[in-house]
Amino acid sequence: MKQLSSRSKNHRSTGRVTLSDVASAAGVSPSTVSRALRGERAVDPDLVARVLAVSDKLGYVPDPAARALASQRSDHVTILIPLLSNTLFVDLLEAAQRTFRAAGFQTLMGVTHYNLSEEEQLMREQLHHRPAGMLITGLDHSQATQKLMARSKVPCVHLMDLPDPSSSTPLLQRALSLEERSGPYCVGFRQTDAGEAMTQHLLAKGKKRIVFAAAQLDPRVMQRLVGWRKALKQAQLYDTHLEWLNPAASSLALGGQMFEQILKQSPNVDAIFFCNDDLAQGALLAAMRLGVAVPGQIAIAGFNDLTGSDQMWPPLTTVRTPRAQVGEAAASMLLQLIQGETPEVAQLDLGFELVPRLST
Amino acid sequence: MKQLSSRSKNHRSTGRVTLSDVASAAGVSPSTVSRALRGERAVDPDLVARVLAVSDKLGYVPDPAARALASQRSDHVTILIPLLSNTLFVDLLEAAQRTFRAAGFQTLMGVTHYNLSEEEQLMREQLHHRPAGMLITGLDHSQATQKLMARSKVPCVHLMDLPDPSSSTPLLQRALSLEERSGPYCVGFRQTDAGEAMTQHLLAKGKKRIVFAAAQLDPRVMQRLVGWRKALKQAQLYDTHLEWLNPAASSLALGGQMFEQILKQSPNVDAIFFCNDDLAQGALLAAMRLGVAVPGQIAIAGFNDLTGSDQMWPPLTTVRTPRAQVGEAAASMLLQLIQGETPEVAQLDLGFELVPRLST
DNA sequence: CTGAAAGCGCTTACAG
DNA sequence: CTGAAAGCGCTTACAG
Repeated sequence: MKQLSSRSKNHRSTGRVTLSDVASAAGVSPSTVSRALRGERAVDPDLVARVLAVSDKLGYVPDPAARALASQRSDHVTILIPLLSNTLFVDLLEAAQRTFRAAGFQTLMGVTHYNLSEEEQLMREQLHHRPAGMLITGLDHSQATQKLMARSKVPCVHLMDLPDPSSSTPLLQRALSLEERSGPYCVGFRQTDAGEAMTQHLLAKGKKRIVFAAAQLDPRVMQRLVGWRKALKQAQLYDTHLEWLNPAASSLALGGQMFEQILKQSPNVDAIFFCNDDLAQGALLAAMRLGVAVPGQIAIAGFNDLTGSDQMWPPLTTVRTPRAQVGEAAASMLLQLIQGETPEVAQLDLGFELVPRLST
Repeated sequence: MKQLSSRSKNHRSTGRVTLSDVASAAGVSPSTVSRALRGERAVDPDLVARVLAVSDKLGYVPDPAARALASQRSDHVTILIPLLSNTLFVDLLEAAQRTFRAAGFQTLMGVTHYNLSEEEQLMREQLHHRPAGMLITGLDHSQATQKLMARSKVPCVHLMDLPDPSSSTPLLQRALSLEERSGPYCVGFRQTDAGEAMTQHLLAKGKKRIVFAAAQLDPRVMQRLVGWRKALKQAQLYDTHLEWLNPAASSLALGGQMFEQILKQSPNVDAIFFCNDDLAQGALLAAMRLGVAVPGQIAIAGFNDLTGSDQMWPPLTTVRTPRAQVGEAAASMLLQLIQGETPEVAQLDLGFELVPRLST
């Protein structure tokens, strides 16, 4: 039995199997072990094999802290989401986390509560940890946050939103990175188009007084509002009083309340497009309680196709959004950026799907 | 202007403000800065003040990797949960994460999918990162996982379950830690009692044929089953055919299916106690679809008081479980253990609350 | 392709 | 109470 590296003189031995242990057991230098283990080329294949075998036998596990300190790059990645109480973001988190883990990265999560200064604070904290990369929800951030991101040089991909196509800078200077040429990296879909599509669906069903009922009012909700306005104006059916915007947090209970209020104040409304399924589900349950016929008296539509929407009675018409795919694709894109590769496109549009069910 | 530490000779300068920068600017040694910043006593208060001021002015931020490497203790903590698709665990995660962040710890999350070997693998991965502590769902783990935990000496608190009181070792040897004396640290409530309490409620409502309908069948679900059995046997109303155990994942849709099946096969059932609210909500929606009167023809009860249960029609009778409190209390207990303190009790019972609503 | 050496930015015995 | 020095376990120019 070969003795492990003699560290008897050290006054702070940790008992851990180290790189040097592997090196001496394999009869090569630590540098070579380091290179072999990380799959750096320019190492003799035979040596690589030997090192791998020895490392395996000794049960060597690299110390992430030491690696991070020496290389100035960590093996963790941060994801910033607004809330954990909206399953939308949990799905995003789940998919991203799975993708990162498969690539050997640890996921750190931050919850911003839709608060730009909380987001800024989280960004600051996270940056101190030198994440290898960053996923962040939306394109709306404080000046300071954006400055922090830019200065840190940490690659970043935005989730669930795409920049307005009209505002893209058309100048194609070379020597600019893809991001500089075509704007921030992001994976999402066109919220405005989705809002418009649902409204067109309701119009096609012959609805004339279509309310847009929203809560939370984050930038993506407001884009759906824009799509709804566009469709209604085009149909000459737009009316300010059809906008019900409530800044409170979105929930089933709030959906029920809004439904009752809308019915009371505007009895001639024949459809409500809720900006999120939880509101719409709450409305459906309230309709049941109140004995209001859906879609007979009033049609109800939602957004996101969350859990349970297909189980409601009547089943909820909604827009299915590709949350898991966004999480996975964004994580993959970030992984590319971390490895110094250039993604095919800076903005990835994953689309959406109108799901007509019985509630409209 | 005093020059920052002359690192011109270094061949790998990172531009970061380091401890030495603060030290030379404050005119003390790095050791002193280190001690002052960490609030170690045995540092002159005046010096502490000076160091703090200088550190602040230079915008010094300690490098977590360097700190972890030198001290062999990281500033992150791991939480292992079965799923992200059950809001129960999301609530747990949210509360724990918030508590840890307030104490300056980063939360790393692992999803086991109710799979003991996945859990083991995650445990292995996480331990390589030397977490300061660990939160883990339940008390059921593979032998290997338990061995890993024990050997690692990483403090650990279990969530949502408590050991069987009868099996506690009564021998009170001194020189044993609290954990050794009274079993693993955990924060939860008595699942068996909760199952029994709900069954008693249904019995009190005059129900005679009370089904226990469950999915997922994790250990905590099985404990609720035990409580249900106990109550029924005591009332001389127990019958094997009243047990509907489905190993599939819990969901609204499955609840609807189970409800239909139960009605078809056992039309004389007068109550169903579902092991989780998502199943019960699905059953309520199915009842509505099928025109079955609840609770007139059949009573329906759930468990956990998840989002939406109070919004259903009829509102769902359920057991409110203290998930957020469990997450927070467990995190606090773990924080104590990390600081080398001994918690008041090793097993913290946070109780539960029966919430009777109109569905029973 | 390989190795010796320096360095990453901290903490912590040890000595005073 | 304070400091000089060694060390944590890696990576990476640099030289060969």
